[in-house]
Amino acid sequence: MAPRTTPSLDPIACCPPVRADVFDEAQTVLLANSFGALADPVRLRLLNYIAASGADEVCACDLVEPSGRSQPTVSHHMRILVDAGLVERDKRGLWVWYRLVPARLDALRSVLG
Amino acid sequence: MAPRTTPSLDPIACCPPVRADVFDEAQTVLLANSFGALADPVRLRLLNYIAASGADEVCACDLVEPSGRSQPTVSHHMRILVDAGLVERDKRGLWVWYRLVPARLDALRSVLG
DNA sequence: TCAACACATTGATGAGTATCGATGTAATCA
DNA sequence: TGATTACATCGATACTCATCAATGTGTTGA
Repeated sequence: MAPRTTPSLDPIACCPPVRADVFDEAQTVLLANSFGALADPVRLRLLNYIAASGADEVCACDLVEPSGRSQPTVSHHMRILVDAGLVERDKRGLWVWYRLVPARLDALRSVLG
Repeated sequence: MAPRTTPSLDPIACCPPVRADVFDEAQTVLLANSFGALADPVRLRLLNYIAASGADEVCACDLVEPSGRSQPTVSHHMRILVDAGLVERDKRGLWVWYRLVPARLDALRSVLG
């Protein structure tokens, strides 16, 4: 199985704006993957829920009910967000805590600029 | 078949930043669809190619070869970009011309802010 | 009216993905 | 050690999607 790491290319430094520069192939695939992580309503809701919580971190146990999906499905989606580098995962004791990676969101933002 | 129109919700006015406000269901689905249009390397390349061309418009006939895909596949991807509101389509004579919709890119950008 | 052209649509196929029940794993506590 | 808890993984299913050859559509020009 694929290791649960962020992509080997630096997702923050990799990509110039789509409207200005010419992408190389690696940049394009990496970016498509990143936007793919945002291309699901459940994942957008999860991101939005963490961001709007006001807290720096949100427990995984608090994501299942508002998402309206099963616990395995939420786990699946959070993994995709973590793999895309949009969210960080921190296990402490029995619980897993997630927090946004603002730099990654900023990087995607700048690609559209 | 679904009509080839932009979504009924105004994609520009619809969505507050993901990191600040709480999305409603319609916003979430619309945004996921928009990011989905960006979640393919071929479509990112097509967008990037139009933007980097320096011209305001690009002929569909000039998109097939650099994309490395067949003409029907390019037509398929351009349709997805048009449906997402990221690109406008203008048929003049035998040729079809595409141009970016900067306001739509800006809107998606602001969602990540 | 007809031939040629540019692009769209169809139809089929293979790959990817969202989903959940069942089960596995690891941490905590008694 | 054993029970409990929180989360991940597995396995299966249904669905979406990227792709292209073949064909359709509409426009131009002869």
